[in-house]
Amino acid sequence: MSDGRSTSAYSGENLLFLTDEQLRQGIEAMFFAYRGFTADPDRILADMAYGRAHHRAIHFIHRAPGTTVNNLLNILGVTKQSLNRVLRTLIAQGLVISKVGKVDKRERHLFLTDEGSRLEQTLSDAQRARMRSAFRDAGPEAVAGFKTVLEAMMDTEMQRAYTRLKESGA
Amino acid sequence: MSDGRSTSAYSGENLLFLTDEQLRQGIEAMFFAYRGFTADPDRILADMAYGRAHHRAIHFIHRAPGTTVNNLLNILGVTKQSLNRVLRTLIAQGLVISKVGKVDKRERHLFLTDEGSRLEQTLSDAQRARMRSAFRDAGPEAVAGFKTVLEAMMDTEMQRAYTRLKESGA
DNA sequence: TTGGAATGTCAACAACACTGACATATACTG
DNA sequence: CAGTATATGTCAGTGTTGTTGACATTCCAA
Repeated sequence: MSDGRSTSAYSGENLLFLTDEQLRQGIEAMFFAYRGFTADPDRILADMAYGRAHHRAIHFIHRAPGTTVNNLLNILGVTKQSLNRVLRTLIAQGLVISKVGKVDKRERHLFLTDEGSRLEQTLSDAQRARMRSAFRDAGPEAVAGFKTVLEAMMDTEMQRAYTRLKESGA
Repeated sequence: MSDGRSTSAYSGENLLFLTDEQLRQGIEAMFFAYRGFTADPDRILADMAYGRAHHRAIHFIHRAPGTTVNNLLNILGVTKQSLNRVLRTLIAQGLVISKVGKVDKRERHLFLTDEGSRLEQTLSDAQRARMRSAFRDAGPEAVAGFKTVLEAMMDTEMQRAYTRLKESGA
């Protein structure tokens, strides 16, 4: 399982990219890169009364306007209590509005207000700028590989959520 | 900056991989993948009195035995108070030992005990298993691209830290 | 009408980060 | 040697984000 050449039993092709050392590099790359990934929006949010959890909620409401609380819950993978605390402040501050469902009145459909959209733009722009710079430096083939590996790293349910979002996009 | 085809001004080559939609996919892929990335060790740690912060400290002490507190501080990017809280419990529980520096007696050099190494193994095995599976599914070219993009996404200081660790490895 | 699903709320708590202030030991520098 | 800087540790307070558990409300469906 962790003998430095754990997969050399697989014969034939060159599997040196699966050595424990290579995997460890991947692990550390994820750690350091995720820090960079969140750094810019975090800096912006630090001055406000919001945090990363607010950013995530805003992002996915922007991505799927009219989404229900339950749907958002599944995507974000937190408890309803945790999400509710975030939504409550966003609604109170006028960044998000919650509309009672027409078909099913138990459901609440979430939308960004104009102000909410503005904040979403600001945060997304910062995050996209870094992503764009990284993508451009790395090139299209690297980007394709990047997405392939990330997708394979997700839990199956999250893979489905990701694919659904991807296909709903442009 | 966010007009859906923000980079189409770059002439010549095909830059469709830099559209806002592609960047958004990258952002969401990072979000979902990072959840998967931490899920397995988190599950193991949940039963113990430790959390993700302990995992990170243990990982980097294992990776660079004898590292100083200050060095670890820079790698982890947290305050000394935050790290100290973690180290205190790890030392108290006998997973980590702290040795006064021989050259500079102000410094403390950190090492894993046998028990600390065992926990590190358990956590690493879980995380590596997922990474290995993702790498294998994606293939060597995708893995190379994955690392290239992640490296480009890091802050410059973290890039240096990452490279230093990478080169100190096998 | 009863059961269950979706939602919201309250309370308590834990992990993990932060700031600010201060203490101690050691090392360097003029 | 005196003064300053560095490395580490600690205490106290605070904020964000997550958790469980309990309970109420609303509404759909059998």
